[in-house]
This record gives sequence, C-alpha cells and structure tokens, in this order.
Amino acid sequence: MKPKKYADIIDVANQAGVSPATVSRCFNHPDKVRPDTRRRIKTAVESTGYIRNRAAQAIHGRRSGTVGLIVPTLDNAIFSNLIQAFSEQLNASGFTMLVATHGYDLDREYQLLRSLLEHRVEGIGLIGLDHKEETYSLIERRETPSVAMWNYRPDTRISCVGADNYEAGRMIARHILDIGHKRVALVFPDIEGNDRAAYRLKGVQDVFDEQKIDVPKNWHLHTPYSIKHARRVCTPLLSSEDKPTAIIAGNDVIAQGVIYAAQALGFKVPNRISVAGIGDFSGSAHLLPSLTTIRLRSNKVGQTAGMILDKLINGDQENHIERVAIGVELMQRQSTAHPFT
Amino acid sequence: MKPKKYADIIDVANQAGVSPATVSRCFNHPDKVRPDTRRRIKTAVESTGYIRNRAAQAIHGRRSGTVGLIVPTLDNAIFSNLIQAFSEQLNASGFTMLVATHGYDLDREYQLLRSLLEHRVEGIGLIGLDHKEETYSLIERRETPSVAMWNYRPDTRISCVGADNYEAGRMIARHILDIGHKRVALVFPDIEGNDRAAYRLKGVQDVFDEQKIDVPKNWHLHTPYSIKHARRVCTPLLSSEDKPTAIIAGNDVIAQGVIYAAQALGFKVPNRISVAGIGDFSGSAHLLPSLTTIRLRSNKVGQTAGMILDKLINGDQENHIERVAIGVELMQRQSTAHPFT
DNA sequence: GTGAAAGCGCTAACAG
DNA sequence: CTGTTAGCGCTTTCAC
Repeated sequence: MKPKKYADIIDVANQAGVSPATVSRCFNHPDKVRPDTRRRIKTAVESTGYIRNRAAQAIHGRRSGTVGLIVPTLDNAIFSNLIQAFSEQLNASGFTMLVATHGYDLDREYQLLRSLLEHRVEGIGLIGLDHKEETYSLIERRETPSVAMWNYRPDTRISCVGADNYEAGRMIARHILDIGHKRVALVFPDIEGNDRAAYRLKGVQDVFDEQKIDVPKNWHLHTPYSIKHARRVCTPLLSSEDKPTAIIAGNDVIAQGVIYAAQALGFKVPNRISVAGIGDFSGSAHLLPSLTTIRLRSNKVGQTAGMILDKLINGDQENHIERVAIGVELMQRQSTAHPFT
Repeated sequence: MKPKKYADIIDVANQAGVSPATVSRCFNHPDKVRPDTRRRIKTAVESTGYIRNRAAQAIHGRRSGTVGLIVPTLDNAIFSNLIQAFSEQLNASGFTMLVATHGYDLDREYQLLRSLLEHRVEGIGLIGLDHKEETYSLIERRETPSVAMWNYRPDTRISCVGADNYEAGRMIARHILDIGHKRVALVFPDIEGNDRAAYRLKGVQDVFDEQKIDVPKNWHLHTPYSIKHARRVCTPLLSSEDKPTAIIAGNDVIAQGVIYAAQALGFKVPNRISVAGIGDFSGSAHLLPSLTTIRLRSNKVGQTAGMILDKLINGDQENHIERVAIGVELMQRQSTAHPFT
C-alpha cells in the first residue's frame, strides 16, 4: 500500500514505452534521442505530470542549477537594482538563485555560506570585500566560483566587480571643495561590516586631508540607511548657529533625509546648504532639488557579476580571479552649488 | 586515479572511526548519539572540511530545506520589506529561500514554478492572486504548500495573507472625498498582471461611483512604479488650466513623483493640490510634505506569510487553506487637505 | 538509438 | 547507542 505520490522517471518510461535511461537522456542530451521517441516521452511527461528531481541529478556530481547570493539585507533600495540585475543575468544562463540575508553580521554570513554550500550551489555572490577569514578560506578550499559585488579593489582574494567606492568618495569630496565649500559635514552609516561605506568615507577624508580641510568631530554624523534616521540625526546640526555649508551623505537615501531635514527647517537646498549623495539611486535624478551624487551603476555591477560567475562556473579556467571596475561618474545636479557665504 | 575532491560522509566516518550511519544520525538526530562519539565526529568533520549534501538528503523524500519565492521583480521598494520579512521568518525555521523573478509575466511565472518544483522546494510564496490556471493547478496537483502574499481575498484557491487592497482603495478614496474634494485624478500602474493595483483601483472607483463623483477619462493616468515616470506623466495634467484638486496615486512611489511634479510647477502640496498614496513605504512619513497614505504593513504580511508557510509545511493539516487579512489603516499626514477653492 | 546494470551520497529500518 | 543493509531517483557506462 504505497500509492507513490508523484510520477518518477520510471512512470514516464513505462508510459512512453521506453527505458528510464532514455527518458533521462531525453532531458540531458536530447540530440541523442530519436525525435519520434522524444515526442512520445514528452507526451508521457505531460500526462503523468512528471517534474524532474534536481536533487537526484545533483547527487551525480552534476550541476545543481543554483547559485547562492548572500546579501546584508534585501530591505534596501541599495541592493535592489544590483540583485535584480544579477538574478536576471544568471536566470538567462539557466540558474536559479538562492538568496540569504545576514543583516550585516559576518558570522552569520559564514553560516549562510555553509548552508548554501550544503545545497551545492555552483557559485556564490557576495556583497563587499569585508568577510571573515573562515569565509574566504572555505570558498578557496572548495574552489567555489565566487564573485564579490559592489566594491572594486585590485588586490582581492576572490573575483570582484564593482565601483571603486574609494574613488567615489574622492570624487564627491573633490566636487564639494571645487565649488568652494570649506565647512563640510559628513553623514555616513556605521562602517562596521560595511566596507563600501568605509572606502567611501576614506576617499572623502583623504581628499579633505590633502586639501587641509578639517571636519570637526561633531560634524561627523552616523545614521543607518533610512530617510527617517538621516533626517533626525541632521536636524540638530542644521539647527545650530555654527553650521556647515555643505553635507556629504554616505548614500542617496541618507542625502534625501538630509535634504528634508534642511527643507523642514526652512533652508533652501542648495542656496543655504549643499547636499551630495553617493549612489545615484533610481529617483535621485527626479527629487526636488535633483540630487548631486556619484553614479555607481548598480545594475551594471549586478549584470557583470552574473556574467563573471557564469564564466567562472562554466569556463575551463580553474581558480581564475577576475576583477572588473565599473566606472564612477559625478552626476552634478541641483542639490549642490557654491556656498552662499 | 580518482582523487575524490571533497570529503563525503564515509571519509568522515573513517576519520572518526564510526560508521556512516552514525555520522548521518549525528546530523539528523544528535540526541541519539553518545556525546563522546558526537565530539569525535565533529572533529572529523572539521578536519576533513566535510559539508553535507542536501541533495542527497532530499532524494530520500526528505526535506530539501528550501522554499521558493516568485516575485514580479526585486527592483522595487514595494517588495523589499515584504521579502525581507518573509525570508527572515523562514530562515528562522531553517529554510533557505530560492528566489525567482518573472517581470510581471505570468507565463514566465508558471515556468519558474516548475523550475522551483524541480528543486523540490517544500513550499512556495507567490505575490498576488492573479495567476495562470496552470499555475494554480500545478500547485494543487502536487499539493505544494503555498501562500499568496500582498492581497487578501476571502475566496482564494490557495492560502493568502495580505492587505485587502480593495479596502485600501476605498479607504483612501473616502478620505479624499471626506475632506471635500470633488475633482480628483487617478494615477495608477497598469493593472495587467497586477491584481493588487487592480483591486485598489476598483476600490477607489466604487467609492466614487457611490458618491456620484466622476473622473474624466483623461484624468485617469497610467505609469510604471517610478518617481521619474510618475512625475513625467503628471506634469501635463498639472500644467493644464482645468486641473484636479486632488490626486490619488496607486502607491507611494507614484505619489512621490506626483508631489515633485506639482512642486516643480510651483504648486504647493497640499495647498494647491492634495496628493495621496497607498502603501506607507518606509520614508513616506518623512517626505516633505509627509505623505497621506494607506498603511499596508508589508513586513507583517511577509512575516505572517512565512509563518503560515512553515505551518503548512510542518503541520499535519493536509490541503489546509489559511487566509489572513492584515488590516489597512489611513495615515493622514500633510499631503492632503481641504481643497482651496 | 536504446536498454541493463551499477552506483552517486545519504538515510531509515532493523539488528546487535 | 551503533553497525549493517537496502534502497531513494536518477545518470552513466557499456553492450546490444
């Protein structure tokens, strides 16, 4: 009494009057099966409602057809573009994407990597370059094709594709100084476990140092990536007598919060205060005022990462490391201008 | 000459001086293994770098440890919250999430469902209730635990959890009429393959019909979910002589675009024109003006959906359908007011 | 072009 | 508590 629940390859084979082996071949090497037979099998598949079992395939050391993606969070405009592009690219190559989020906890990231590896993903996408030693060594030990997105560095342990966030920081800092600001505040997220933010900040600070521009400690604000928090954290700064003429935000969402904080206090942007972001998120060009920012082309990053991973998985080059820098670009818009003074 | 690449359960067993079965037990029923043995196995696992093969487990008709999620797109603030909450909830129950996107193409959705089923996901999360007959029947045929998110209806074929989008539409329409508007324009996304938008729009229109408020055809605008497009599509309407006193947007992103369109033309919101959204996205409360909208609590939806799916998968109730309505709530903020007139 | 048979890595049932 | 045994559903030689 075992009313086998779902059709398996044997049911299909019986139904089609062929052997299981032929059915298998029909899926994996269709050209090695006579068209006529193929058609009979196809009919049998439909009538039995058979659905292949990838797990059973994967067990033969064959491909699982999945790639893993580990991101800090999905709940964030920052990664949406990136992930979408990555996913689409991989989908086009026939992969299904396993996604896991670690909430900026790198220990958890390692655990998730293990879990994904248990599912025998054929490749791994990661965000950023800041990972635990265990994470790197596990990837290396298993020679899992991997690509780190969002941050380019010339000296990475695994393939990477991304914008040079350090350069992005430098670029926006230069812009702000170029147009004449000397009194600048910084609003950045916590750089703990977030190397993208860390590099951006470093870029900004290096330019400031070079130009001998000093940012008072209390002009260096921290906030999570949200309009709400950014707005809240900036309001006291902007309400004070001694305020900056420009603010550089760690990304566009924060910048938007900063702009609202200023506008709510009655300060026109950019007349009274300039605000710059980093990222050029969708929508940033259409804010009021439109936001001066650094374009990072996240969809290009995601797409390229997908292509690289595909190549790493299907290519013959073992242990190859590929690094692609996606150019950054200053998008000068309405939110920055010469200081009023 | 077959230098077996990675450790398997047998290697671990040898290393630990036990049988493979014991190693297996150690993973699946640790309490049935002596602590001492357990420790030896643990050491062996570490020294061999063994990583379990879920595929091989899954083949035993056991759990694959994955659930599938099929969404229209990831590139969208709309789903970010939802997905994040869903994913976290399932993660907590030990599942890894397989994600696929169909780009609002329901044929593709069906294909993705098949693909996910090939991976033997234990459950499926879908967005909305508008799916192909094939999609529904495949789910039913395989009795795959499934939950549709984002839209509640009392008469669904599969479990669902979401806001009653129809009610959300009614609620915002009532609000706009209550505060005295009679000349109202609608800016909605295309309702093709998007039942959430369709129900919202229906709700709005039913209230208008009941109150004998007529919306001229050319005041019914369509736009994708983006600030840019919303802003563009509204500008001509707002530039015309004969313009509405209020605009209801299909969601908050569109509403934001509408507000910018108005502000760019020099019209104060809400003084010259009221704008309302639907969704209450993160940030909507902190725009300038803050946005009147309908709170849909997407994270609650995602979390509940995750819980339901877990229950459906692990519970004993076969073929049970659970439906949860997440209450909608009017968030009256600054962007709407009595018409000036 | 197709079938028979062996076996992938693991787990469950049953002994011991 | 642990080992032995028999497969799970499929793919892949190797014959035919």
